[in-house]
Amino acid sequence: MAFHKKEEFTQKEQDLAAFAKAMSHPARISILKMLAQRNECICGEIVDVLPLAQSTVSQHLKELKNAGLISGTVEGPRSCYCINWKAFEKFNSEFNTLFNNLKIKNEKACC
Amino acid sequence: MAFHKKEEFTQKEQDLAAFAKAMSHPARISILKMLAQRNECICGEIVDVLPLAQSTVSQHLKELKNAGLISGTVEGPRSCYCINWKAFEKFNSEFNTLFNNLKIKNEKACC
DNA sequence: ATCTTATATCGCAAATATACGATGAATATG
DNA sequence: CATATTCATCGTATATTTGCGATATAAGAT
Repeated sequence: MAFHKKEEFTQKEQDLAAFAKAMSHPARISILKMLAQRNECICGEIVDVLPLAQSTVSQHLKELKNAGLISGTVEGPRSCYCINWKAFEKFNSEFNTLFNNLKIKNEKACC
Repeated sequence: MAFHKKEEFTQKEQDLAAFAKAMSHPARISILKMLAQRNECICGEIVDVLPLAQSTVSQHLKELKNAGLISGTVEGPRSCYCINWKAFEKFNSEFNTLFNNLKIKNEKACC
């Protein structure tokens, strides 16, 4: 009974939360950073850089892919990933709508 | 052995991840939205709006406070919360540095 | 002083996340 | 064909998160 009440919130709230969740681990931030910098797709170089086992990195990549933040294709025996910029655009616009627009009006804090 | 390897990443990566984590639940997004819209501090109105028990809401508020996204003060028997805009500014600038600046250069996707 | 109201905290149960090693699948390379 | 390489997935252990009810706390009202 009564766990996982996420579906009781609006779709936008859930989407924003899902995006944030995908970024809620330093390893995944680090992966995104690498992909953003190199543009060209990368595979197991990520494993070499991160202080994590290969299987763990693979799991993080899967989560990012499921959340839609990256896309990946198989290239023979290796896998190639890159950032899905559209998802970042969407997040940015929703984030700004929610917070940054309001910020301008309500700069004065109360507590 | 070998859980919680978060401290092996850079401080910026950890900070960004911590901010994202604070926003990684629709209830907390919803709370932040309310606080952003009303500017003026709010207390247990949040409990009335959210589909969650009072103790659960209190816990979410505590997490947001610990992450530095909101600040709260006790006002007699009630508590008053509001958004910490500075934290959002910091997140926004780090997020943009990491992703949006690079986006302009590397619009062409590879996979 | 007692009662009410508003909120925080504690203790618990269930779900989810994090991490690893082992194994599997698929393609190269010898 | 046998073997190595690259990566995904499975199984498992532990940690963390989410949620609730019960209880504690603290100020205001009666």
